[in-house]
Amino acid sequence: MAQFTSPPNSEWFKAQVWSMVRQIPTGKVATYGQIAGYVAIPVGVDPDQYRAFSARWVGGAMSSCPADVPWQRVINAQGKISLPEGGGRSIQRDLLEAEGIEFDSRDRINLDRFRWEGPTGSSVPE
DNA sequence: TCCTTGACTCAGA
DNA sequence: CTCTGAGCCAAGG
Repeated sequence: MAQFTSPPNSEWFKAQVWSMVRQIPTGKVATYGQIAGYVAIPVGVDPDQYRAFSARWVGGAMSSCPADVPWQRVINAQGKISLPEGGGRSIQRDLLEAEGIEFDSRDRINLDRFRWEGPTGSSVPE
């Protein structure tokens, strides 16, 4: 498996991610890659490399996010929870369902209905 | 100081 | 739908 990559300035990057995640409204979700696409690319990082690893950087940032960050609203590109069984997977699902988000029979969220469209003033993805 | 360990995504079979 | 490989670095014990 491909190992891992970390942003040059993880502290700053994490701050960007947390700031972005805090803007996700209740009842909406965003994917790691989506969040990564909204935050600024760190200086010195090639766009191609950023595309390949930014999603993991977001994941890494979420692994140690402040209590005021709605981490449960960040899921993977498949519309599913990335956490392992013992890592809070059921907790995340419970929190999301409490916000009105629905899971299908395959534990997947319909991103077509619940995806956050992005920060205020951003163009809507299609 | 060495070694382990990470909330991802996309494309192809 | 499920599974595999590629992408390739830093912090903590």
